[in-house]
Amino acid sequence: MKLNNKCKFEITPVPPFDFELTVKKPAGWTLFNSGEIFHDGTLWTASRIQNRLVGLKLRSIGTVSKPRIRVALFTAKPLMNTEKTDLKALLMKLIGAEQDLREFYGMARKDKILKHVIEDLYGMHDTQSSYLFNSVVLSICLQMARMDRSMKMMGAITRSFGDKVEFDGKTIVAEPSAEKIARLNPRHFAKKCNLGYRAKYIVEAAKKIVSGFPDIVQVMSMSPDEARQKLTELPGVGDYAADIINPHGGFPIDAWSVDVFGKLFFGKEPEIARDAIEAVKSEGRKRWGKFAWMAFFYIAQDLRNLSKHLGIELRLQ
DNA sequence: GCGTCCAGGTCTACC
DNA sequence: GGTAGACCTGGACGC
Repeated sequence: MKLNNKCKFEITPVPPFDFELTVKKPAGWTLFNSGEIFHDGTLWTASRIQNRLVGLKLRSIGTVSKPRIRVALFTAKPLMNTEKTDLKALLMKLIGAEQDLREFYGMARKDKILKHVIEDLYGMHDTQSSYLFNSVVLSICLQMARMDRSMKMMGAITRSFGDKVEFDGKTIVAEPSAEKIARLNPRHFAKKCNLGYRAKYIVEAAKKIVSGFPDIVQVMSMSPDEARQKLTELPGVGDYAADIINPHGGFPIDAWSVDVFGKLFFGKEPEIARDAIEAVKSEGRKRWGKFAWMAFFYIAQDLRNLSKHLGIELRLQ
């Protein structure tokens, strides 16, 4: 699909805002799409925003202390002025431009673990997925598989069922729509993308989303607990997956992160990882309260440096 | 090579 | 309500 209609605007995020750290996270987390391109300070990405396929070109024209981002937004059909205004407002939320880090940093400076990560990653904002279904697919693919296999499954789904978009001289494959996946036969889907039992969860979740499940904007407007509760109504989404999808942020402790946080909190990895998950989650919430997600997010992006700062070996993702 | 084990969880049938 | 056991697949490991 060619996205030939272009509109331009600027965003002024709340400082400090490090553009590169925010749109291209050190641990390899992308902004919206696994196929996005980052080159020479510019990001080209594509996604579904408010059920519309859009191409985006984002470029920093400011600094960490005085941030400004120039945005070019590409669509198949011309946008009305109200649509442009709505998309700009939503994009600001999605890239974390309105997020004020001062309170988190104030708490983190007094914490013996977090003081290191906020220094290493000063100005990194938390971003949100633009399309709920994409987060659901990710959270289900992460279950019961090592990271490399999860990435292979995600890649196969996007390659086989994603939508190719062309804009600004770039071609990017956007994640598949829930509508397309809802029509698939789970057995064929599983075989094509090596998904195993996860295929039926993804297809059933897609059906539920298509039939009127709240979209990402509606989930963002809910309270954190309400959002979490709602998300677990999706097939294949339990406590862990809901913590990953929840735009309010959870504390998604799994068989990998329980080792990392077990070592940070108690000085050693738990003997039986799955049995220690609840204890580690509880300790994280007790220490960091409403900032538990931000703490998780910063630590996950800075494991290599944190290992050096603290003189302990932390398992990388 | 071949067999076995188990992993960034969730669901369901039992009790 | 709580708790085993099943669920796909592929890489690591021992032989």
